[in-house]
Amino acid sequence: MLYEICKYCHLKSAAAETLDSDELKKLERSCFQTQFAKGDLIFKQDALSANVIFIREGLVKIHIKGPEREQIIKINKGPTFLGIPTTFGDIINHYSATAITTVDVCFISNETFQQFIYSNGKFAYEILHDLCKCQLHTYNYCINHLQKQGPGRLADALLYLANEIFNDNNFLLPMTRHELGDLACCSRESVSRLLNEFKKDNIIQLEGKKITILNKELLSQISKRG
Amino acid sequence: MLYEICKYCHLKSAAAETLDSDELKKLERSCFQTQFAKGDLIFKQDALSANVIFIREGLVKIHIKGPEREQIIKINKGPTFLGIPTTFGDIINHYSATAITTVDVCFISNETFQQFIYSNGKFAYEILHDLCKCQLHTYNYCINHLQKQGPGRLADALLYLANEIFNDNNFLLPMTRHELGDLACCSRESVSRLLNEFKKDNIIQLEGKKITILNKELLSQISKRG
DNA sequence: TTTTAAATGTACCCTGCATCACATAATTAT
DNA sequence: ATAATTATGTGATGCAGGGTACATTTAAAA
Repeated sequence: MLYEICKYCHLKSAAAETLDSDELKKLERSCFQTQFAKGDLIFKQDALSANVIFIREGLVKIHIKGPEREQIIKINKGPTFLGIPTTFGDIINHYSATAITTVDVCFISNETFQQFIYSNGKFAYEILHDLCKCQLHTYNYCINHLQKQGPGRLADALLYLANEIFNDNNFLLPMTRHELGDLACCSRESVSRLLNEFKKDNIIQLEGKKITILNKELLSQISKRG
Repeated sequence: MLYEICKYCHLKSAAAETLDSDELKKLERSCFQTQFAKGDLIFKQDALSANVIFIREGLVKIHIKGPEREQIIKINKGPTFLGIPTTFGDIINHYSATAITTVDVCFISNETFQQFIYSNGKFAYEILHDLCKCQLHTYNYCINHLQKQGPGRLADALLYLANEIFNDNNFLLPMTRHELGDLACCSRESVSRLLNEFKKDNIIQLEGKKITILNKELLSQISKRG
């Protein structure tokens, strides 16, 4: 690995920005960069949790196998950490992570990560802050999915993709209708029906996996009303 | 406030156990102990988030007002911290906390808490560990509620109360049927119907708010099957 | 290209459970 | 004690949306 590659990496997390030169050198020595192709499993639910992973670039879905079906809990977009809760919360992974685009990641040894928590308060605070925000996001996801019905949940999912993942009202859906159902918590058939209703009502433009949100105002209303 | 009251407090969190004498003195100076009665609102969703709170003793429900109804996300049982995600994740509270028994708490100033994170790696790690476990618990709650139907969700709620809150198969329900519905995510009427079905099948003994789990095995099966 | 497999769209049926409506019991206030 | 409020039980009704079934399109493999 190249010398001081971490130091000059432009995809550092807010936490890694707090590290000094010595710490960055240490990071380099216990960090391994690699890539995953679309569809590759990054880590698996029920397996022993291993490393902290930093997503440099790409999209990763976090999904859990429930009693009935697969559930997509969130989509992580690089640059961000991946799997901290499952790495430090238990020995066993409580969820899986799968690449939904080509993904560029760094594996970081737990020991090094933990040492930074111990020795660098700013680093710890950044990680803690991320975890808190993630927790709030999960509560929000939870409430939205539990209390809204089909149209509201799908509207949520579309707005989530447009606003937080692609930052564009026009995007190429990086998943199948089935997976969108896993995200919006409804069946593949309902996704089809609802998407076509949204299309008929000129809320979205739909062409296979190409989606354009035409009437965000109305979509937000559908999301709010449930 | 009494001198060195924190130092000799027997209800310290794992995190507070890592504090040295000086830090404990500092904690004392920025810590205020008080009580809440059953039903008292401790902090409110949409209000500015204020302090870190440590529950010394008692039960607190964490609840969110969703688009349709109130949702009880979890029950916090002292000794434990309360509201760290909402205090550090955003300026505004994303959920409310209400005492469901008499509750004895310590308010801790954010600044002091944050200083401990910065200066004491072990403290930071303990908090981080708690947050991770809390996150995993939430994912679990989420999946269970999204994919199971009525009987499974109610079975979950009863097992949760027995195993994690009261550590006893026999307990006095600290809430109304309506609130149990908010926890199990079903209507008041469904809670009534389901509880009485469980009673008829000799899975539980039911007498007003007094509940005894008679057949935990079967209840677990109902929970697993959904 | 041809073959196979996976993804998608639509129609229909069926069921879980929310909601309504009302009776009764238990609390709380006066 | 009496009234008023809130909590609880139970039947009847309606409907959202999951599941099934099948047609069709698209993508992957041979």
